[in-house]
Amino acid sequence: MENKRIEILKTAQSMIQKGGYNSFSFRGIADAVKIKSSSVHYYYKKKEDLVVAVVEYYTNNFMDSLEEKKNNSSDPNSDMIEIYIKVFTESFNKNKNMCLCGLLGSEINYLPESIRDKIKIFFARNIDWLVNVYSEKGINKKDAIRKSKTLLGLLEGAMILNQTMENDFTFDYLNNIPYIKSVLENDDLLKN
Amino acid sequence: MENKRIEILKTAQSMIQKGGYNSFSFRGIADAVKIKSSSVHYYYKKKEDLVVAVVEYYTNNFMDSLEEKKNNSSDPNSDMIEIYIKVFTESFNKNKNMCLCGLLGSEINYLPESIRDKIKIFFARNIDWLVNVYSEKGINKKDAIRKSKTLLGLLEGAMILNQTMENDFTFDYLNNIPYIKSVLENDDLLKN
DNA sequence: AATTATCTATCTATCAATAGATAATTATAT
DNA sequence: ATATAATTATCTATTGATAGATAGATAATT
Repeated sequence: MENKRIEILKTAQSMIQKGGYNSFSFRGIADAVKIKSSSVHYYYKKKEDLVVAVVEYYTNNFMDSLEEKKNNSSDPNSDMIEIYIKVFTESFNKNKNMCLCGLLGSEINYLPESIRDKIKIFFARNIDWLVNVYSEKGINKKDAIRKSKTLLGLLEGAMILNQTMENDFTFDYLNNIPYIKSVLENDDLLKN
Repeated sequence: MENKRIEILKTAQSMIQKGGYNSFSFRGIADAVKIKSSSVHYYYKKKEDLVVAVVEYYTNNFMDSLEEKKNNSSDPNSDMIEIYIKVFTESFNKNKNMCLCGLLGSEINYLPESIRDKIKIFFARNIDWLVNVYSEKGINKKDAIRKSKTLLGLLEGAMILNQTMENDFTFDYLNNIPYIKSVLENDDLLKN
């Protein structure tokens, strides 16, 4: 018996992660959390408001689990990049759900501005977090930004490929963390 | 004055590329191509059938432009990987539309199986094309597959980031072809 | 203690708009 | 005349959204 508002957010998040903004309805959520659709409107007046709240909720949870995994790491020398990749992949492996903001980002041109803004914040906060890690490794700002966005893009794209080609094992590189790390460790060798 | 069937396909493709499967309607397409919605049903009985046709149409056009660019290349030594990246980025830059199958792939768990199958085919044909290129470069099969899927994933993810962060110039690495190439040229240095 | 007022969470009932889809009909063209 | 292309008209289901009512809890006032 959970807080209804949170139940709604969780249900909406999972539904959006399957099919995007238009793949869920107030009634669908109402049925899932066992209230009437008008009661969902009581918590979130418009659909846009609900999705804004979902993206915020998702972003905060995501950043929280980054910090949590960082602090709970038994190995003091554990690599933060590895931790970052793990947060993505473990979440993906758990429920086979695409990253919420990766999905919504792909349909960004269709979404209301208030939602677009929240998705931008998700990506900006991720890049910030990664740039910070790379900077602490002594990498200069420009390179850190490049590496960060490459890693994030690689992960988002990998999830799309992975869930699409689920039966084709040759596509399963999302869980090969040493490989992904090596890509980013050598991405500047040939830069010009 | 074009073939109506093709007009419908083009319109549907562009609408799907903005917001996915649920972001367009028969009436929306009908208005755009100036016929009635029932006439769209004449060409494509169900929405599912229409989207299947759109993905096929998109895939064939994409593979055709790969071959075309390959043959029309003035420089006989031009790198096929560079050509591949260019086909993606030039298409993206032209109309700022996300890759159709990248978008639909992100909502794959929501789509009917017939559509899922066509999206898989798009990715499979892309991987095949790339594996072939890498193989001709003397790279072994296993590494060629790894490089191919990494490149494809990187590009799909890059498009999401790029269209989401459109105003943030620091995210614009999609057009840095030498950089993207360097990532894939060095991805196996640290493999273990 | 009793009353009044307010707030929260929910409901019923309903709206107009839009959705996908179909049948029957008409127009056009080879 | 037959096949193709398009129409009108309509159906049912679903959508997001709103208005109004109700029950219960809490707080403030008498």
